[in-house]
Amino acid sequence: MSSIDLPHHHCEWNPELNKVADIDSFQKAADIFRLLGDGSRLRIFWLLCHCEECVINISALVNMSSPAVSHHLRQLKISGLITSRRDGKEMYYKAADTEESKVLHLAIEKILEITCPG
Amino acid sequence: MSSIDLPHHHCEWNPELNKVADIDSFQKAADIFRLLGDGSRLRIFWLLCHCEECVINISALVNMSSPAVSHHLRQLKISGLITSRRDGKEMYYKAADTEESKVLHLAIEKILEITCPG
DNA sequence: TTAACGATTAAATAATTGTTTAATTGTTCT
DNA sequence: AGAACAATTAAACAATTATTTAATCGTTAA
Repeated sequence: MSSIDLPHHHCEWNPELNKVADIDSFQKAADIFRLLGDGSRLRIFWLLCHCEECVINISALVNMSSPAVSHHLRQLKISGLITSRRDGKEMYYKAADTEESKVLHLAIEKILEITCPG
Repeated sequence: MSSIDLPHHHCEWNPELNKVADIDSFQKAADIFRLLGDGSRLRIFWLLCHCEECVINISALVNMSSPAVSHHLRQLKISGLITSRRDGKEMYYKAADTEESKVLHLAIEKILEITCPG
């Protein structure tokens, strides 16, 4: 990785920071955070970090239509943040048991505490 | 906070989860995560977690126009994630020294490691 | 094999958002 | 004061995205 040439020079440049040029890596990370950037989807994911629920119940809990919820679940599923299983007529969703999912859950809890104390 | 009535009953309901109905709290948190949901803005914030830089340098580093960078900086500033100071003609930006900012920085580093190992 | 229920898909709409271009503001130096 | 540089703002455009409505698919039970 070659060093970046800057118009101005205020301080010594840390070569570690050259990875800011690695657009793809940051885009992948941004795609994950984008999922949490919608209030409805954040509530759904947070909920599924705490329990396994079927679509109808999720819809009732977040007060949204089934198609809307399904749409959000699809995105969370594709990204690997949640998993699903069928039991009879119902599809049950829950947070995936992955590092990624845990990191985000922790971050959500902390941000909720900071921005909405009490 | 009253309990939520669910269409289906698969398991005992944890009353802690009733706060999923608190739309405002989650919206505030989502507004924070939304800022990290754009690749350009994520790179800018990550950069400012590691160093203090002026707009021209930030523009050069993320390979974007000054107005575009300024636009992103504004959003990050309004949300309290970054701070700025003027020194002569230049405006210097860096990550704010807050819990919120640190939590997000940590989450970013972890997600980057998980999604882009090596 | 229907009828009923749960879930998903598709098309359409509405709203949000990122980027560009051009103009403007603020600061420094001659 | 004027010129040069840094940064922001405004308007316009392009692109993405969330939600709704209606239709479809899958499963279960009568």
